[in-house]
Amino acid sequence: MLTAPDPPGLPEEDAIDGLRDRKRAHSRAATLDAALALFAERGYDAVTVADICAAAQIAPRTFFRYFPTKDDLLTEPVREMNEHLAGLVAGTDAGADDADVLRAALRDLGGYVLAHRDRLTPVFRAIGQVSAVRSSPVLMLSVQERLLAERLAARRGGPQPPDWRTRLLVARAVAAFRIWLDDAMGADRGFADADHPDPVAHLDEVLAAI
Amino acid sequence: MLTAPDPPGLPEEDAIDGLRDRKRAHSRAATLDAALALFAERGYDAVTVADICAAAQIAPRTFFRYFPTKDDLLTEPVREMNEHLAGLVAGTDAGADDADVLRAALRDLGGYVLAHRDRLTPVFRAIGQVSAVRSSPVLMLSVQERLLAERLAARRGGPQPPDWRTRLLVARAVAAFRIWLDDAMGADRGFADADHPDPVAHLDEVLAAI
DNA sequence: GCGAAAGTGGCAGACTCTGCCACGAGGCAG
DNA sequence: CTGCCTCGTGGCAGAGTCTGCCACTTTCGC
Repeated sequence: MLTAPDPPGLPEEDAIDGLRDRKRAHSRAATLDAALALFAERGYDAVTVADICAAAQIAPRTFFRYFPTKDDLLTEPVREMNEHLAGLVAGTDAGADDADVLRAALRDLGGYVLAHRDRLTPVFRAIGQVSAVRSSPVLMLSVQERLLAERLAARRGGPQPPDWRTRLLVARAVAAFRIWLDDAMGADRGFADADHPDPVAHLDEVLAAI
Repeated sequence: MLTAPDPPGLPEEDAIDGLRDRKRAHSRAATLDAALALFAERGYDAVTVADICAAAQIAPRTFFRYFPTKDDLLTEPVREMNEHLAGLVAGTDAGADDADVLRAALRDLGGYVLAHRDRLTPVFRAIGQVSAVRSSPVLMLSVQERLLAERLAARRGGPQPPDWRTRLLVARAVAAFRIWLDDAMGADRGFADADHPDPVAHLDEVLAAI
């Protein structure tokens, strides 16, 4: 009600979008950050949407405009990761071998995960706490497989939808990446598994088996 | 309230378990069947727990004693399938090669799926309708991978938990099976894909690529 | 048969999610 | 600068899932 006492977070980042859009994006990001912080602190199920709204200073009704479901708070970072991967594959030339393209892309994705570990770790940890079956964004990688196969086939002018050999190759590559991800971020242990002190070397090792 | 007018479904199947257990099992199975029938008819989201309870003649409170969540109605048949698979692997001798064991087990599992298609088809169809991310029992195969790898390693006295090579082999095998499953039961098409008129031959083809 | 144990149903309540409407602030002519 | 006009927001009511609690009935072990 007062005439905007102190807006310290949004000075004039980029005047490209309107003020309204920037406010919205800022509020949305703040909500996600607040939620992830609460999840890391108390666990996914122990945090209600009302709690998140209180921390982010928005109304529950507004929350569900930003995120269709509470689960989307967890899937969002994973989805960002998937999009990063899809972008890596799409940018390659048509002549390259599928397996090589996948290997390189997944190796890069490993770097992405390590770079964003602060953001991803609480997510994967929360996923482990959730009742196991319902909403498994990690496995959502498998959903991503179809898109990945399509990009891969399109890249070299292959058939659409992709034949099963292409899809199988993608599934095998993603499976390898998932194996590494389990070792690196899975369950209770954070990074730096005892058997594999160097995550990057371990990723190379796993991907070489494709 | 009347003194049990007509119990046509439970004559005296096997006196091995108590009457109570049989009643319970019968009621539970009837609830699951009623639910799957309703899902096939109207779609997963359009059917409420109250609807299922009315069809199965139980109270909503009782429903949640049988099935912790509504989603479990879908995961149950998939879980049965997973257990069948685990049993197939556990029964092999220690000398056999891991890849051969997996190939044979998954080939057998394909027969299981085809034999139970009446039960599984509405399930997979319903899964496709559910909002894509939340609760994906098909992908639950991936959760099964860890158990499968443990059985496989235990079978030949390997390390526990299994090393990443064993887990990768399992993941690749399951991925191949999933590719076939998508072709066979995926999305809207039932069995008998246009490109692969014979499901069994297609399964052999995919599994040979392991 | 009889007490103990277990299954069942009803009730109230928490939580997620949605449709609806009113309010106010940013955007866009004129 | 002024007046709309769109759009984001919040409040409210309601459906649907899921849980804790208690009373009632049925079954089991002695």
